[in-house]
This record gives sequence, structure tokens and C-alpha cells, in this order.
Amino acid sequence: MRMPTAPAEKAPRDCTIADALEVVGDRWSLLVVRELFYAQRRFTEIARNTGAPRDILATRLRKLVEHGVIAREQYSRRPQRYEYRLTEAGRALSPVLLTLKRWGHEYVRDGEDPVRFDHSCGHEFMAEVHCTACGDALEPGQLTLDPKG
Amino acid sequence: MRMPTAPAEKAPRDCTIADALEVVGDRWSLLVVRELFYAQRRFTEIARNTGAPRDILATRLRKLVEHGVIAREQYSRRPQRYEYRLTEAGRALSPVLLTLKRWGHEYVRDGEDPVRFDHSCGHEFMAEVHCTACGDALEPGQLTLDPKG
DNA sequence: CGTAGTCGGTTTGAAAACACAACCCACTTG
DNA sequence: CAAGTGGGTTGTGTTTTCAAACCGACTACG
Repeated sequence: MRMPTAPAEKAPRDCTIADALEVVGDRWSLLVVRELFYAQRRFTEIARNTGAPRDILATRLRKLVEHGVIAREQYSRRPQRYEYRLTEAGRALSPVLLTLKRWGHEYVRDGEDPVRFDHSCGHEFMAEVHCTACGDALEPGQLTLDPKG
Repeated sequence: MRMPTAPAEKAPRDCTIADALEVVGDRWSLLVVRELFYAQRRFTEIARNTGAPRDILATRLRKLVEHGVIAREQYSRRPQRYEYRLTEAGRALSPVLLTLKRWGHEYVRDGEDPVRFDHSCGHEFMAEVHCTACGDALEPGQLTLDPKG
């Protein structure tokens, strides 16, 4: 007979990265958001372009609606038809997608990026992270943990 | 009896975001990378701080090593002990983590961010995406799809 | 020496997520 | 009125994920 042991200590770090990943940290959610950025708003289009199974997609769409990332809107009354649109929170994910896109291009894929964006400045767009306060591009070693969390 | 139907058309979009998510698009991988950024290099520490089950963590670590995001290094011969370090590809994920962190703070968590960074400019760091070519901060509506993919 | 603890995992067995095809309903189109 | 179409749900297996226990090599304590 074994004594009841105290539950193993588990104290995952309290962190907003983890918070974010709880909403979009699965295999399909960010691809759904990507499709909405590309203005593909319909269930069937999203299913095809992401490759997600339809049932899983239905579940994910509900979850994203619950979390306020997307909104479901009726665009036809008879027959009833719905489409999905990004909310402001959803649109605010563009930095995440753009940095992921660059990383995927530079470190995963070898060869050309099949999808490219042009910036209004006239050049191909590539994401670079800057400090909002001073505007400078972030360089390695410039960040330190704020001692008072 | 049912006729053999042609396979349903599935042509997920060819996309480097999808490529990136195939490597780090699960519930734990980016949290592992986060821990390595925080210089927590040991299996047990990573397990505790992420909350990932140990077997899943072992699998993820192998996968990340295979994809060149992290490297496994022996730091003690007797007893044999290993630790993990970010490769250059792993370090290049910082923009993704920093943009996710900001999003999680602004749109998921309500309340203070428990982990903050200071930039070398003296202010608290907040990630902002800029165009590498012109250096300007990205604003809504400035991106267009390059017609020749 | 014996016992406990650490470290980096693997094994086990059950629950949840996933994949795929089929089905459904309210229409529209031919 | 038969054949789509859009937006899903249902059913049926397969694969992942999970929590907890276990393991082997070692160290530290008494």
C-alpha cells in the first residue's frame, strides 16, 4: 500500500506567451487566421486552403469566436449562410504571422517563398521587430528581464 | 457497393507560415524555445516551467533537434547529462515570441504582464513590426500580395 | 554500507484530438 | 424534380496527448 503523495509540484511559468498559445497554439488556428487575412471567409474555402478536417475546423472556428479573434456573420438569410471575419484582436495577429512567415522562409523552406508581399514603400515586405519606444531594430543582447516582474 | 470515388481535392496553400508551423506549431514547442531564451537548458527545468508532460517533451526536443532549432549537448560525462541550447535558427524565433507575447498581453490576458523586458534604450520593450526595406512601422493596408507569387 | 534524492528520460493505460467519409438540411440551378 | 452547394454534424477508427509510475546511472548523507 502506498501513501498518498503530495501532488507533484507543477508551476508552469505565468506568461503571456503561454496565454497567447492557449488561444492560437494548435495546428490549425493560425492557418485559419492566415486565410482570413487573405480574405477567404467561407468555411469550405478555409477547409481547403488550410487542409484542416471539417469537424476540427468547425470546433476551431467556434473556439476562435469565443476568444474574440474572429466573428461569425450571416451574409445570406435564405439560405442561411455564414462567413467569418477577423476582429481587431484577429487583425492584431498579423505581426505574429509575418514573423513566422519570415522564419519559415529562412530556416525551414529552402527555395523561394511562394507568397510574397509588397510594402507601400515599393519593396518586398520582410518583417523586422523594432522597439516601440525608441523605434530601433532589435539586436541580439539588447533585452534584459525587468527585475520587478 | 460504392464506387471508388476520386480523392477529394485537397490543395492546402503552399506557404512558409505553414512550413514554420509544422516545426513549432504545437502546444509546447514555442514554450520550450521560450525557456531556452530564459537560459533554462535542462530537461527537468523545461518540463516544470512549460508544464509539458515529460514524454511529450522528450519527443518535442528530438523533433526540434532534428529540425535544427536546438542542439543537444553533453555537459557531464559521469553521470551522463545533457542540456539543450538554441541554434541560430532557434534564436531567430525571438521575433515570433515577442510578437506573440505582446498579443497575449493585449488581447488575452487582462492585467499586468508578469514578465517584462527592458530594451537597451532604457524603456520597457514592446515589439513592433517594421518593413526591413524602408524601416517604417507597418500600418494596416500597406501590404499587397505580389502578383507573381 | 544503506537509503534517499537527482537527472534524463521511457513505459503504461486511459482520455482526448484527429482524420476521413458519409450524412443532413435548406435552399438554388438546370 | 434531380443535381448541386454551403455549412456544417455524425460515426468510426487511428493517432496524440496526458498523468503517473517506473528505470538506470549516478551522488550525497548518515
